[in-house]
Amino acid sequence: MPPRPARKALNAYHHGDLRDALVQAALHEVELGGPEAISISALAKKLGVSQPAPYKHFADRETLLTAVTAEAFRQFSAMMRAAIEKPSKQSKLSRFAQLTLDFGLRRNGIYRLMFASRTMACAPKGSELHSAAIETFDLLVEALEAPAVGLLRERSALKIWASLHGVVMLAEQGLLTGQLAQVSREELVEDIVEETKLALSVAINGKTGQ
Amino acid sequence: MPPRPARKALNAYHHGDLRDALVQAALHEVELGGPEAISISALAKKLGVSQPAPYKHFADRETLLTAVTAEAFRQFSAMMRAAIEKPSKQSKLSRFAQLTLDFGLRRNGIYRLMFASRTMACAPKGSELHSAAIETFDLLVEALEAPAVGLLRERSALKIWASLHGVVMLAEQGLLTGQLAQVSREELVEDIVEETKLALSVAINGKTGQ
DNA sequence: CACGAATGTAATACGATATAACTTTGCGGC
DNA sequence: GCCGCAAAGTTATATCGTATTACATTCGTG
Repeated sequence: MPPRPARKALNAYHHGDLRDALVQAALHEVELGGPEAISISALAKKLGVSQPAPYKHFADRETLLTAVTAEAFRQFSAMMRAAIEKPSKQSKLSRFAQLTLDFGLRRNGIYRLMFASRTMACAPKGSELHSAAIETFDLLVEALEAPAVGLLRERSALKIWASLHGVVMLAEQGLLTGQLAQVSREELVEDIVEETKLALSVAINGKTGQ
Repeated sequence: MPPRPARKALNAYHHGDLRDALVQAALHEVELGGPEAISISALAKKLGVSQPAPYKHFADRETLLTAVTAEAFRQFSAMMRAAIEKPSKQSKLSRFAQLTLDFGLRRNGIYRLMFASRTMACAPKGSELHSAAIETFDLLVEALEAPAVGLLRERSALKIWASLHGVVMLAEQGLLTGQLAQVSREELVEDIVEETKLALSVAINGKTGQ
């Protein structure tokens, strides 16, 4: 899909690029208040257009949410791609994992939109949204740099993504209590990364050790 | 907190136990459509009371959601408690894990309310809701039957819960694609359980093997 | 430069949240 | 027993967000 030409404001009557402005403004709202914080009329007011104007670009609130979610995935993917391609002494997997945790906590509203909303659960296979999500998963598989292929590799990726996902949620909900509260999130993530590598190594070699 | 006496319908004017009826009806709605499906006025209509009647029991929609979430945690805990106490040839951990996955997929709306909603993220420490969630986590720690104590045990519990959580979410969102689609969810869960045991055993003994 | 498509506006219907003012009933003290 | 207050309902109403309809303006292309 070729990106829409970013037309500039044409005059007082036409906004010029309302569609994109809506998505960006909505993303900003979601970051603070989560998916339920999006209000069509509030966005219209903020952008200085009439209340029904957004409906020229999105059939309803749901459709806007879908577009916002897809954009969130694109931004997330771009960030991850940059992170794993930049040379570093950390492993690609570590960087991916730490960045995911960081993103999940700092921009939790957006994270919830991407990984815990009904919007995603309803996205049909093959949709723009579903594809964007799959692409993100592929990035993780790539970051794994696993000495395995096929199912084994995908299983490892699944497990690490699932774990990261869970840590983000549990941390956000204040469920890291007891002695866990003493451990830094970074350490927990490294723990998960190491555990994944260990399990993979055992699965391949049948015993512990690199 | 002593459970409210379940007063019966007193007459035509007073419902008798509207508060509890609201929570139960709301739980039913959430099961189908997720947290956003709850509508005060729709619930009132369904229960045959006037639209503002619910506000005698809950200050606002948010407060109702909180109560519903707490009730969901209580039901979840009760289910888990029953499952891990019943003798079985499966390990307690396996039963806990499989039941969690099952619950997360079958009753996904409620699951999202419990583990992925803003309601939880906003629950202050020490609140009824937060306590109910902690209690559920404690059940998992108990189900672990780990030959470890303290931090190590809590870390294992965290990792397995996080993983389960992630699998539920990813599965629900149709992100188990590629070769992963061929693997049964039950198998993925067993995989996670085994991996957790392995890591724990390595952490304790410094090498592989039960 | 004319005309259709795209994109905006104003007016309006509708449904949900929430509050205010009033009514009915339960119940505890006398 | 009954009096009075608190609990739990009611109707009426304000406000807000979504969404549609009909109309206005501008873009861009033949």
